[in-house]
Amino acid sequence: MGVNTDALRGHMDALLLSVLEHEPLHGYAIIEALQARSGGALSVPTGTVYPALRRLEQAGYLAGEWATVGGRKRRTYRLTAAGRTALAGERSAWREFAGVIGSVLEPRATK
Amino acid sequence: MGVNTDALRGHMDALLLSVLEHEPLHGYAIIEALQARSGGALSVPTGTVYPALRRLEQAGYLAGEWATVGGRKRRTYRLTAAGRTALAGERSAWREFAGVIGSVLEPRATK
DNA sequence: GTCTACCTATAGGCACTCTACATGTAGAGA
DNA sequence: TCTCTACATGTAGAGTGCCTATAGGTAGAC
Repeated sequence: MGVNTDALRGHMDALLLSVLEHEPLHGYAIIEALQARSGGALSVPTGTVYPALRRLEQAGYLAGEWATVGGRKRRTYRLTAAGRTALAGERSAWREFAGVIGSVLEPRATK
Repeated sequence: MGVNTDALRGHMDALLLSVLEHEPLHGYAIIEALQARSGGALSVPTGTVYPALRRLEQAGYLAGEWATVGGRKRRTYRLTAAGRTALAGERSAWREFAGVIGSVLEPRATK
């Protein structure tokens, strides 16, 4: 149980954008959301998430904003318009990717 | 059209083992087989395949043997018993991986 | 006063794929 | 004969991006 997160290389952006689709979240909450949505299989370390969020922000896909809640500082991210477009692209890229790998790994018996 | 092969990171072993499941092949033929099985979407460069084959051989999953066909030298690889076990593991790992990513990217509307 | 949960962040390492290059045979066609 | 394409293997060096480990800090419970 638990996905080898090294295999996530190249798909992390899709996951992060996806989890922010319907509501802005801060980094810590994003990690929890990923874990919840995956049924506990995804434990993405903070050292992966925080740099990735900054990268996506610099790319213009996310907008971050500092907030203080209960004395704790949070950086909350929301999807930009460009981020929504990117998410759509990531989704279709994932579908193609999964189809291709699947067709190689488990080819139809029709040979 | 055509998968970004950089996203293959971590899945290449599965692809190579899978394509060798039913018949031994040499490197060049493996590349062609991958392309054929994927409907042309996968163009894996030689600089990726040859080192990967050696890595898998060293890991004990493949056994390589030199042959000369029509004056050309080929190194033909076949799956070992350990390779078959590894392939089974790669397959189930892929299914879990695809399921997890899918569940995050396109969660059921039941919320 | 210590422990756990909450929260963000950087440094350095490392695995794996990429691009580009290097080398060579065989056969078709001009 | 020369050249081009397909066949065939391989290395060097770069780059990406995820990892582990470490760091720092607040709030609340016990």
